[in-house]
Amino acid sequence: MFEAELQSIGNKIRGILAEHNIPAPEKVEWVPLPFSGTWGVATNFFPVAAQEARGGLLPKGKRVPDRAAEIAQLVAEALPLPEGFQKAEAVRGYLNLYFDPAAYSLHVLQAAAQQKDRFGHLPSRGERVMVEYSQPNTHKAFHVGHLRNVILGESVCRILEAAGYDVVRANYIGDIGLHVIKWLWNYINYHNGEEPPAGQKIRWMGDLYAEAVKRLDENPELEAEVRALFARWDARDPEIVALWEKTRRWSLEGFDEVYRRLGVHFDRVYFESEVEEPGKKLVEEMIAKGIAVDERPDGPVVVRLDELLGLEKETYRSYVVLRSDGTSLYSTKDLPLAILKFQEYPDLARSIYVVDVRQSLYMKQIFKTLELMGYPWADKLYHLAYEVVNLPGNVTMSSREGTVVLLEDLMREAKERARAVVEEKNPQLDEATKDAVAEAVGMGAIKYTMLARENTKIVVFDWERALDFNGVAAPYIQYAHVRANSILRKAGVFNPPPVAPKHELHPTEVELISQLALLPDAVKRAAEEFKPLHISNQAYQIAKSFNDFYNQCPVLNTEEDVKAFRLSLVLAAKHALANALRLLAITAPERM
RNA sequence: GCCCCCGUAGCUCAACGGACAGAGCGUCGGACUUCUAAUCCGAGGGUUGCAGGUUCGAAUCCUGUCGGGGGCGCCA
Repeated sequence: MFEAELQSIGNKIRGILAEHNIPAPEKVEWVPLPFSGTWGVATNFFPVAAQEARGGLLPKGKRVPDRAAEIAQLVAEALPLPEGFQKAEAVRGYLNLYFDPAAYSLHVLQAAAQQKDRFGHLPSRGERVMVEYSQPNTHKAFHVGHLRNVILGESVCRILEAAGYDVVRANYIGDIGLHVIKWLWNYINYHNGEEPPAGQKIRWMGDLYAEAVKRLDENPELEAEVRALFARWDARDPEIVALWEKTRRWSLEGFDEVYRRLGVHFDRVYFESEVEEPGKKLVEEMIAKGIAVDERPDGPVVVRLDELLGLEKETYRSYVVLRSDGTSLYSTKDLPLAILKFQEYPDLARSIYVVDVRQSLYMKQIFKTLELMGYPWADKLYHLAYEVVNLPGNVTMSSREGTVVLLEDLMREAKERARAVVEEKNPQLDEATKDAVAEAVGMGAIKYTMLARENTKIVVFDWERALDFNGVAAPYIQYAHVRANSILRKAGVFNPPPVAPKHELHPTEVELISQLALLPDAVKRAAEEFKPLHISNQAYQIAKSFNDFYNQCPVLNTEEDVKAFRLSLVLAAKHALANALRLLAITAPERM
């Protein structure tokens, strides 16, 4: 808001400072006024005063804060009040500029009315980025730990789009590897011919995997059978390949259901199986180039990064790119995948990997290796790390151990609880609407708890907390949206035109408008830092302001002029709430 | 041994180096003949783990330290 005006005012301030032989800053920085119930922008003169002090320009005994207050006072008096502002005042070293309420509120309301479902968004940047996320393994469970990845990745994609990027959503599915071979071994020997029960695909696949691990743990001598099976896979034994294709499809169908329910889709789905052979070829090249060292048959193929870089201190260490028996590893496939991405999308400004923080070293190793191999885009790779989801008592969710909360169980429970609340709060809704509301509220609550938290903080999964619909949570924001919608519906106008207020604004109106105006900043920061947290915070602030406004300012039952203004304010709030929720991949219901 | 993350109210978490460190939950007390009370208002709650440093100014940056978690050659 008012970017150009603020820059012009900044220049005037620099002029005033120069006239008084006060060192002027390169650029005058503005922040929103921190006082609620009023609005405007502020800058301070502490750096200027400190600069004077360093230059020995301050009279002896004069302290920096006092001098800053003096300068602020001087500027406040000398500055001609620009168009669109109501007053300027100097307070303890700060210069506060208050927006003219009528002009400013009209400005915000017009922006919302014009931009609608793009309100809060930023102009196009003409840059393409890829975000790889989800990365589920077939033949394994899909649990709440994986949910954080999907939700975070999807939200980051939406935020980047809102910030003006062209986003390619990529998934990378682990459809081959030791875990798959173990599963197949268990299936062939103990479950041959069985099929997953309808609607239970993921659970059944996960159970069989946990069972396979248990069997092998109890009878380590059976590992030989698994290795033999891996060899048959490597030789592309048709029987094994056919079984792999069939069982893999069960998992993929299960994933599709999950993604549909989460509102997630992908533009490009990569499979580990499609980069396995290219990976093995690449390893041969790396050996030929001297990047990888072949210790076979007594050892694996390794990349000794610290050695290659001449680093004394342990930094990148070394990692294995191919097993001693020639079978592939995760790393065997990640290298060609990165290359393939840039072959398919040569114009990527960034290739982002949403991968949990425990793989930070591994990610650095992959990125560094690609740099050493001379790929010019290696510096565009970025690891977006997030912390894990644990169970109470610091228990890691593990498909191997079977210590997981399955996503389907969480979603079912969330919806059931939400459904019970709908029945209680709004029994007159029809069945279809109740169901839709339960879905939106239940899923929203789950997503919000995952997103309204620093990426670097561990989430401890707790049923009660994950499904708490009160306080700072998605339903609070959804409810504000519903209230806004309800007012517009009752008024019978869905696109009230923006108007300037003719009345003295109520403090809650002022606060709401201020919060609406902060949405673009939140989008900008969230995109720069890959942090949906900034959006969830702002969404909550807007909802809170709206609820305050709702409680204190009648809209329908008031004078015509006031009503016209408030209706357009309600519409702006509705757009802002819906847009913020959309960036979190949370549905904004029309009623609940 | 080397590296990364976390430490803020009883609990879960916010806070762009900037004005008085804020929310929710929980506790106690209030507000529905008025647009949906899944809401709102009030009270109470803090040596931002600790010690130094940088800065006009530090929860935020730096160093050290304590506590918790994680990673470090054939899992992904």
